[in-house]
Amino acid sequence: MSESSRRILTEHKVSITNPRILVLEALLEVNNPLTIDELQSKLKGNVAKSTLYRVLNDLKKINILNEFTSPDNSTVVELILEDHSHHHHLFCSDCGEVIDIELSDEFEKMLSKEIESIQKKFNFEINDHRVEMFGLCTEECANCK
Amino acid sequence: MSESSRRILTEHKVSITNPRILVLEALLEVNNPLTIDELQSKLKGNVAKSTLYRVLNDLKKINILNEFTSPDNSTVVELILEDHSHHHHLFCSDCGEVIDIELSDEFEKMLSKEIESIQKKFNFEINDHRVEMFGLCTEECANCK
DNA sequence: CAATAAATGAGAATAAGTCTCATTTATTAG
DNA sequence: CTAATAAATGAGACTTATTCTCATTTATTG
Repeated sequence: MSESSRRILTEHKVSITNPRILVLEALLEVNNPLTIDELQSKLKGNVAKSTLYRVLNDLKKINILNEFTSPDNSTVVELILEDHSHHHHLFCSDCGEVIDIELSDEFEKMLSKEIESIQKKFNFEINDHRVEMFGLCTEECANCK
Repeated sequence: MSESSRRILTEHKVSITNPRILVLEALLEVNNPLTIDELQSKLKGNVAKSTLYRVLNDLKKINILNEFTSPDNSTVVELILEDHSHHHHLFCSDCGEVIDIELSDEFEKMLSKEIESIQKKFNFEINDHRVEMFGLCTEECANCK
């Protein structure tokens, strides 16, 4: 685990420090996006608050961290790993869970076409997009009972 | 202008007050989404900060206000008017502008199908969705020069 | 291994948004 | 139309997420 973290840091030419390793390990350990709160509890006070935010900003700068806001306005982060394919997010408005979802290739192709046409229409250079779905997780969610 | 605002408030059975009218007018006057800052400057200090946030929450409660977060983490609001059809958003990462975009019916239909299938797969009740595009507005943007 | 540069921790500072409470404004019953 | 009641407002205190500062520690490099 520590090995992958070190490798990631080396590959991106940033110095290898303990807080960075700890944060990366925490993010690697789960395969779902995490809120800052969840991340902080996983770190059990081993990384100062200021450092945590700095490390997250560092990871964003080297483009391996995706940050977004959930419908209840908490900040959510997830690593962008090469082997983790293009995906979108599904949010539960009740328990706040965030789930990675993949949509069909057919759909993604069509979306690319839409993006093309919007690009032309507004004279934009579009470099990213998101599809988000909001709802309520029924039954199986322990938090929502 | 004040007339539409009053009508909206009456229709939704909330009392007609000056701050509510002023906020509605400001939002009606533009046809694009506004950041809180932009909204505040349009209001020129005629509505207290606490009241502004309260009014926005009131409008959310009666379901005529859409609130979301731009890539630079500012809160953006826009009125949901009956005559304003289903749309999505395009963000400029440089100047922060937010533009309403409409995607093809064909695309929206396909998206509904994707939503159906995600709903089943994760046992969710999905009640809302968003498509967001991020990029840079080229040329014609005064702010981005 | 020493010198230098970069990163960290602790807590202060900032800023968006909420809350409190005394005052003002809207609504309604008569 | 007016009085009584309920609801909304303004001002500023408060909260909380994030950033900043600066003295100290850690990593890198020669």
